[in-house]
Amino acid sequence: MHNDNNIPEELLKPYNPKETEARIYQSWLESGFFNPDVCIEKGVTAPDAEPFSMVLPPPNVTGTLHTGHALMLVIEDIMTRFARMQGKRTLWLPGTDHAAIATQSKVEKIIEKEEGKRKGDLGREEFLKRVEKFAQESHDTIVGQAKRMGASLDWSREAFTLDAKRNLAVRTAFARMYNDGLIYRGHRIVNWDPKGQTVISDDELVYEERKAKLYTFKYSKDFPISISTTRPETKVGDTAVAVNPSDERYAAFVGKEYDAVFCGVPIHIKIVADESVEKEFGTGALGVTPAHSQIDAEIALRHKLPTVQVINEYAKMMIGGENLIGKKTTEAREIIAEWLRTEGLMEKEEDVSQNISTAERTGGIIEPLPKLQWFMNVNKKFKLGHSEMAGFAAGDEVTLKELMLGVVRSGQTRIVPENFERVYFHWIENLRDWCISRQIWYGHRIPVWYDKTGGIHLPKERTIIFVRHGQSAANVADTYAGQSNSPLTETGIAQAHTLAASLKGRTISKIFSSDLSRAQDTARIIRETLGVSEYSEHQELREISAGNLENSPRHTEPLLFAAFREKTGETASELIARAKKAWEIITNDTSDGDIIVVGHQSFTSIMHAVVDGAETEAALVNHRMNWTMGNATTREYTYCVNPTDPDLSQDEDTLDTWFSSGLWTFSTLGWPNKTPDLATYHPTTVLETGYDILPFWVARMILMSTYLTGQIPFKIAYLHGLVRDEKGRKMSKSLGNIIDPLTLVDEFGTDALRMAMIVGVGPGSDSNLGKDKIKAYAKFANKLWNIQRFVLESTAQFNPESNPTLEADDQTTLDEIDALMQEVTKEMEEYKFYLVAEKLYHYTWHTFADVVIERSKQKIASGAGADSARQMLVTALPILLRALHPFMPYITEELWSKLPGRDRAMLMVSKWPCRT
RNA sequence: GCGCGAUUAGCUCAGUUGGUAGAGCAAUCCGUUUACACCGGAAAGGUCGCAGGUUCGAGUCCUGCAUCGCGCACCA
Repeated sequence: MHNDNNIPEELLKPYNPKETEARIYQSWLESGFFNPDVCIEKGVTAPDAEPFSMVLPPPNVTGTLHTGHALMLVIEDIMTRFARMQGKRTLWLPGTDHAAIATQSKVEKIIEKEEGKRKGDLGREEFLKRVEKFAQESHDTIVGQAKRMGASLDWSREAFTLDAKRNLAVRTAFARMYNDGLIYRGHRIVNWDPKGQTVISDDELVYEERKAKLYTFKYSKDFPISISTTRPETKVGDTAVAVNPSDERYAAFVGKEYDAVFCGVPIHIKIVADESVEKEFGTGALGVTPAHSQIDAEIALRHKLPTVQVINEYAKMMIGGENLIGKKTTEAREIIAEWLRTEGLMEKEEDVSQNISTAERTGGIIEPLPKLQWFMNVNKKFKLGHSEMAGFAAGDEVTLKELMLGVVRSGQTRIVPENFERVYFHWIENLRDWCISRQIWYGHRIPVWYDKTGGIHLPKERTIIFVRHGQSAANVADTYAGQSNSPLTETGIAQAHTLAASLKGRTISKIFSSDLSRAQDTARIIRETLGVSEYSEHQELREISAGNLENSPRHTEPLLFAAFREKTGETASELIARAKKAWEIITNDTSDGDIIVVGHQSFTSIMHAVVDGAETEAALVNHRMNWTMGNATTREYTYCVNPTDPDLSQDEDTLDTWFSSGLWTFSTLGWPNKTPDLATYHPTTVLETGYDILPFWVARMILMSTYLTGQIPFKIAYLHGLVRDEKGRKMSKSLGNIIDPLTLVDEFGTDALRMAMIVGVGPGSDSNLGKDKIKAYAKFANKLWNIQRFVLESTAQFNPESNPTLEADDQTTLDEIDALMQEVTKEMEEYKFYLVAEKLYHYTWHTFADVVIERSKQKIASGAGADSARQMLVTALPILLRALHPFMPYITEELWSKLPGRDRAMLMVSKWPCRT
């Protein structure tokens, strides 16, 4: 085979990333190879290949991507492309996060700025419309940016933490946890943000150091003990004074009770002894305010003290005479201090600095308040329902905390770098019950309904079992013969019986059937075996199956849908619309228990596709393939029926955003339904995210997954660090040093940015991003470009199949590359991408280009050993392109497409090089 | 208070299980204009924070200290 004499014209110019990148990404999209199903269909991945799966940490829909996101996309794309090239069944699943409070407050600010309106002026419905519009726009921006980074995400599976399917997952999770007693409603001291008018979690607090006055005083003249506080206004709510049990100064008073009138408010104070009080602090005595301090509330609980709330949701006094009531806390503080002075009760006033809690999003000063909220109990024992985790068996009595600790301690989930495991343990061990309710509008509404007596109603979880009726070789033969209405063969009957037996023990309320006689036969057998009385056939269900009754080659895949549509003349969307109607009929059944639907293959798979939200023909075919490949005869669907009684009212609050993101590894794969994706890809292989959200997100995913699925969510949690500016400073608005990754892409190309972000940046460590570094790798891209140009020019007349004997030095080069590939493969598998990128860069430039190519120039010029050199060059170059592809996908794909004389399969699905 | 990390060339950082100290950028000198000036070659530059210890041998392991950064908790 002779190569073309002409070097592609574009190669004669310097590498132009701008022109190349959009075109290459489009060709990747068109290939469909981001979708593992397509890879299997097109034969680039074996159907039984080892899966590699990873979810994208969903970016918040609050705006645009920053450099941290860019780093995340780079690392994850490297992992994904490497796995795909290794032939694994590779899924990298994209999505975005609704980010409840962050998004809501952002939109509130915009509306206030542009229209001068508050969210209350618009009303819940209108306001949510605005937030959704904003979220949609942010989403589109984010997706566009991710694509420019070269991310090989499977867009066909994209998810959103607030879409309908994730809402099903949230409702199901909530209901299960409630039924296990892990979610409860109770009065607790919470972090109340008076500015945002919502509860926030400990993680959303920001501490600010401020100056404050520490007042030391007595409640009244005849009160025996002095106390200190920075917040005298709360003291009208005191119900006790606590001292350390070993404190001899106060031992005589413990147990005594006193009445006093404090700034006009009658108070009743009991002296109690509690270990938590430090003798050395202040006077060694603590005024206990159970309603407005976490610690005091705990003391009050231990000593059964009453709780008196004195401050309301607007941070104003709600108790006292006219001098106090309705006053802001800061005003009340001064009034009471003044009262103490005039009464001669004040003993000391000193300046101290103290950390006060403020709300991360609104900046409001947090007021600890007792509120009726929803909580998740992390310390309560429950019976584990299902477990595929080592060290935990179904039926074990465990707590959520034990699950979270256990799977990491045992190494089933590993954290990389390892030292972060200690941070993780530290956080879990100190974890308190998690307040999951928020008084904001944007988010998953708490799936709880109240009746007039205050009774609580939750969604009911139901299962629909789709049964593909008894299929056998004989049935297929019948179909061929055009006798699809023939009754069940003996094999089919036997299968129906087996199926029915496997369903025994479940509560089945009703069986639906499409009207194929065989389906009816199967339904009848199941009904008789299970003793279910109800059996329905609906017109709509029959219509769905009608088009496929006769003579269609329905056993041949994936032609089925084409055949179906020829028959009925329907578009995919019409088909889907009818299927949706059928689904509605099935799910509107309100009787208790699960439901069985029996149908032939087409019917069940169309229903399957509809339930999974397929909206296009491509998606239908995709589902069809899943169904076939999974070779399932039954498929279970879970859904939740919300209470429909009009007298019930739903809880006004929404869930903490981490509740839905905790479900992310499996809600994206179809949970609570038993989908093929869930079976194939969960637990996911790796979770890659920033170390800053290790406790909030990583820990909660482990909690949710171990409890709800009985599986770990991921085998490896790979943590990356912060991206700082070139001087090592944190990027921030106030410093004005925020770099938009896309301007860097415009200037230097995506590949250069990717290399700059990855080289030398190990897990868990922060990195500095400067233009010099990116520039260096832009040069490298050009170098690579010219290497190929040289190789093509000097081998234009060369026939590699002449297979010349290699001279010793050329053979050595190939051996070196071989050794390098083995080395980097091992390092890739150990997640040491930062080393691999550097090694490949260094070898390509400073050995291959500077030494090997220079040497081959002489050989080719002199003619002695020229063919040996050419043979070496045409062998070595494709290997380097493949090895560099995960790091620099665009330029390598482009160069690959210009290599002559090889099959034109895309580089992104070529095999990772191990040997020359 | 508890915990984590860092300290290596002028700057930014690598350095796998201990075996003669590495890269990029910057700075110096020389070369090259048909693969590439987004180039090549050469040389220069380090008591690896400090003090001990283990070892035949320590940037690497152990102990202590110092400085810087970060996280968590407390803050009556």
